[in-house]
Amino acid sequence: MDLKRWAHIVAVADRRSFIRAAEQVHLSQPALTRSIQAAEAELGLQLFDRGTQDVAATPAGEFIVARARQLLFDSRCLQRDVELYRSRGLGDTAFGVGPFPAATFLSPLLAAMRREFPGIRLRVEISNWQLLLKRLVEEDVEFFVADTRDLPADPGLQVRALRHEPGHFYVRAGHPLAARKSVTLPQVWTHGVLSVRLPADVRAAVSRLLGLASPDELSPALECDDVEILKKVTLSCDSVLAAPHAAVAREVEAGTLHALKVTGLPPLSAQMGVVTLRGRTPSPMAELIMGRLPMAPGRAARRRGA
Amino acid sequence: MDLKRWAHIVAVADRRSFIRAAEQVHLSQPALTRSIQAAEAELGLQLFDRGTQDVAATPAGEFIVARARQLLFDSRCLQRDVELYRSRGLGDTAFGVGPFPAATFLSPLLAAMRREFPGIRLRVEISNWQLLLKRLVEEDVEFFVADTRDLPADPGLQVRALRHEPGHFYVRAGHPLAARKSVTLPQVWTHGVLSVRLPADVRAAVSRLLGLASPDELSPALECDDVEILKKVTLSCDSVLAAPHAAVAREVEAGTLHALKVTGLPPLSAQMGVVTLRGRTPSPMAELIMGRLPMAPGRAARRRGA
DNA sequence: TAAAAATACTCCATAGGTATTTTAT
DNA sequence: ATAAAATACCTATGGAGTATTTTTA
Repeated sequence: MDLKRWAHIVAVADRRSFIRAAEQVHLSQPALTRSIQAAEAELGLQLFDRGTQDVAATPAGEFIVARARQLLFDSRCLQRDVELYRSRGLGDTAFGVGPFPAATFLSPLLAAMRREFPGIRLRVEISNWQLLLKRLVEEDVEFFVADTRDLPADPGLQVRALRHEPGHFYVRAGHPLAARKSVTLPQVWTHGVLSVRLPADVRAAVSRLLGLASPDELSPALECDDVEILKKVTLSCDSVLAAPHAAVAREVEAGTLHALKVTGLPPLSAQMGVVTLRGRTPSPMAELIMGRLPMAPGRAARRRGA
Repeated sequence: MDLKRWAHIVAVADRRSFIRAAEQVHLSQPALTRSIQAAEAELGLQLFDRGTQDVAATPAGEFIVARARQLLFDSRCLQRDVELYRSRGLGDTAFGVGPFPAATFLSPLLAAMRREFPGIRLRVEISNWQLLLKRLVEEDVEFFVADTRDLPADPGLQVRALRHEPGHFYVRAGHPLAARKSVTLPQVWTHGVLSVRLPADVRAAVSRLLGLASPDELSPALECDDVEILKKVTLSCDSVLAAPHAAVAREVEAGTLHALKVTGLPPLSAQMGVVTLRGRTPSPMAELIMGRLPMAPGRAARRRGA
């Protein structure tokens, strides 16, 4: 008994006529008659008593029609849910973001999602890339966005680079270094640097410039995965904040934070990327979110080919 | 999307392999592959990511599999309910009985039903045939059992006669008439007769024997549709109970009621019958119950022919 | 006699099988 | 190189149509 059969039975019960039921289910009367006969044979029960002027369900028919109607309703709900899911009106999507993405594009992105797709449920995990990677391979998140420079080169991972986020050192307004045209890196470092966990190549470059024997000797004064906290600390003491510009754009605009011009330092930048498991098809919602991230120019997502 | 398709999807999700899923659903691997491809095309969603060593559901696949699994479960429940209904393990059945049937075979019948078919629900309406007939044509009961001699000859009704129940007049032990070898009908009548509503032909015969001008002059001292009540009244006063033997067999056996031998009275009997709407197929449970009623010899139910 | 359900027959779309190729590890 | 999924190709069953007959009110 497939769903079509059950629908035929319900139609006959509703219309109390094979001819009218047949047109309801877009069938000829003989085809419907045969379908009902087949159903009765398969179920081993007579479902309808046929009169010339009226077709009435037997008690067995009533019993079955009530339940079949529920099943058909559930089936329509499933079809509808699929349609909603496809058009991003329904479903759960989980992804991860590193501290910098969280501080920059996350809140406007989430606000837009809530506005456009109120039916979907989002779960966002904010953490460092090591933990996010673990969450990804456990398939607890569909993708994550983080600085990808330290990410191990795993063929099971697919990394799509996002736009570079230029970074600088920032101090509060009125800071001793704020008035200087330019400062040196050791000057910066003596005030104590605040940052999220730095990528290895940045640590190497900075430690070389500071004349240190090994990058391990380089320690920020405060490492914290929450950029908002780092900003607040920077605003209320003389520490120096290392951050991508996008994370502090508002404060710089408002004049509460000042970018330092550091002599002899190559341009710093955060290298964000979207990390997914290779070969895994994303949900429509994840696809949409990833498509709204600020992609690096010239890079496009590759899809599974035929 | 029919149920088979959904089952294919769930099988692939469960077995994580087209080959293993194919054998689970009794299909060749290519057939299953095509079925899944058709489903993906119809739904407009990729449901599985195929690797050589593993097949994994996409987020869309997970979303759909969870719901499809529920639908398939509901479908199996429906199939199982039908099977139970057919084997009388499930379902509601309503029927009516008149006062005499209620007083005779009803309680052992119901007890047997409760023992043998604990899953079914029964509704029994005890009333006079006029009300039961109304309930029947309104299809609130599937059939009823009552004295059918006064039933109008309606071609829409089908009446199957049950065994005749011989009737007598009964008095309590120690009643003035109890010791007599035989009594006359007027003697009986002067003590006052208790009965359920009498069939017209019985009323006519008795009134003729009493020498009355019309049957309308014949009034039992007490008409009541509950035989148990009539019995209790008979046991505690000098009234005479008119009843079929089966309704008072226990009291006669115990010696608390005595049958009167009335001279010049032809044998009285209750003519019970099963009444159904002609052409209506009974439920399996109703069929079983009707089959257990004490049928008149040589009478068998006719079924709808081809 | 008329209206509706059942039957007779014909057809074809699709689901399924076997053999083979492609793909990915 | 191997194991699994995809494709190609063929077959047959069952679902659906038209024309007709049977039934019953």
